Amino acid sequence: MENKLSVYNSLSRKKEAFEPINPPHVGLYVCGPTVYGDPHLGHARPAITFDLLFRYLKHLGYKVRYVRNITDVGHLENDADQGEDKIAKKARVEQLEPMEVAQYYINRYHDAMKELNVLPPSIEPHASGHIIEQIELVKQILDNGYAYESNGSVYFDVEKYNEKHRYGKLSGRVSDDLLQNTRELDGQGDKRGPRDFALWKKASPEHIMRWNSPWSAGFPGWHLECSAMSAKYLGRRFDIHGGGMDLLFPHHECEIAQSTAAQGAESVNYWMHNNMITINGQKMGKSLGNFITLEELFTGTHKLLHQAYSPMTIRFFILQAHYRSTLDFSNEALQAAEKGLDRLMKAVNTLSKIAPAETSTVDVADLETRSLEAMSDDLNSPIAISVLFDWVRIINQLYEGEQKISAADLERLKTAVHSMVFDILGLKDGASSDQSQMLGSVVEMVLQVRAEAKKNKDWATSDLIRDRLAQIGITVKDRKDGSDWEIS
RNA sequence: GGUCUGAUGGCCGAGUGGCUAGGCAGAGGUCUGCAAAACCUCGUACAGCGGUUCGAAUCCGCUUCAGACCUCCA
Repeated sequence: MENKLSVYNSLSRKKEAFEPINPPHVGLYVCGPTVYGDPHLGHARPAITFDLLFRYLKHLGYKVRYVRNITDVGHLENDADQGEDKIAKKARVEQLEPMEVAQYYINRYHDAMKELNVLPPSIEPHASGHIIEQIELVKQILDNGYAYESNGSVYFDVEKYNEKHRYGKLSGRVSDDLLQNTRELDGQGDKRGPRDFALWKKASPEHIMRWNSPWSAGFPGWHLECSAMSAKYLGRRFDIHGGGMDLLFPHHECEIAQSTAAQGAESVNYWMHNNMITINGQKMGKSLGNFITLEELFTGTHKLLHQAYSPMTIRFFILQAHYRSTLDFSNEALQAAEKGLDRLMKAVNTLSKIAPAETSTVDVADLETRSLEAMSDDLNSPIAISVLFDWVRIINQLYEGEQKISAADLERLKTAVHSMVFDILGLKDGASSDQSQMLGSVVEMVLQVRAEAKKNKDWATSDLIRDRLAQIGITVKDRKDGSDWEIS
């Protein structure tokens, strides 16, 4: 079965058939977090989106090298010369070593990603560990005449670049417009053109994160790290570059310019961008102060939250919307996601209780075909999930005996469901430990006693057992023969 | 101001020239000692106004509204 993946390429603004440069290998680079604050709901979106892509590419049989960087240096507060590195600023405020701050938030980020069942990337390079590569890249750009040194800093020469190339091709911006609309910022005196951006910045005396370079003791510009590290680990040309839509301009635009200036050709075949999560219709972001950290979501400790939401609820909530649409946060929407996920997971568990029949009245191929087609259509996880819900109904019908399935088809169904739910969508079930298995045995035993009572029409005992189990959080559901139970 | 998106039933959210998206909530029913769950049935939505078309929520134009980017942001 040929199931060709197509992806929306931000560069061409349309869906394109995905053709890797060197199959079966795929190089994937995604802009990771700047580690100066707790990870919030906004960070979850690209992490989960590109985790989905990573998982699906692997499902299709590709060997993926997934590189997601950590920005622990070089990210300026603003583009003016006075800009102070975000990590350094936080470090001064908290009286810590910059690397101590970075490490703390890296750990926090990793913890949250693990909760969300986001697979670790193949390589997670730190900007601070690739200063040499970044200096080399600046040298190349200088050698090629697309940058100039000015008072210890090095700037990219956009005007020069535009003679042969087009700065703005990704974001669709016309250079003249940019020029007219660039605000007059203080301290731009070192730059020749207002659109020029920093490749290397000379450190001011109080700037504590600094490295020696041919030009000054300083630090690399923000856009440089991704160009340098993607080239190092994925080569001069690679398949997919991802990130949030807000990075499209200027960050990714500058990346294209840098790579093109350094090597004569751009480096990325497919640019993919996830949309934003909004809150009351507005982007959730650090600068707006309306963000909710992942820890607050998991624990319910934020004034906007009516309750705690599990990491899997968050993941499912995000997967229920297409990655290129904005997704609006609300308690109602998250509660709906929580209940929907619960229903899906119950059906997955029900799968193991279905007794096979001689023949099938259901067609498992429908699930396989439709869900995979949806995923191949630019990662349409909402459609894939809607197909799963069609099958939730069928699974329940099978369990109720209203439909029949052969042993072979049942195995195939289990494989298909597990593959989609666990491997591709990356959802996971809460309980599978030894302890929970032991609990299961105990509950089964108690329910046997209750079954005896029911047989004797001893409703008092029967209901007592059910009520007491309910008190400790176990719901009993009677069936024609026997009972089911679940932890509520 | 420039560039670009979007406006879908009570809520979230897919789709896209003619064929049920799905989830949550709601109503009725089946099953059951009762309950819960499950299953079945039900709402006939696509901002407004024009146009193209045999036919438009889907294409085109205009209007209104919202959002993103243009400054750090996922």
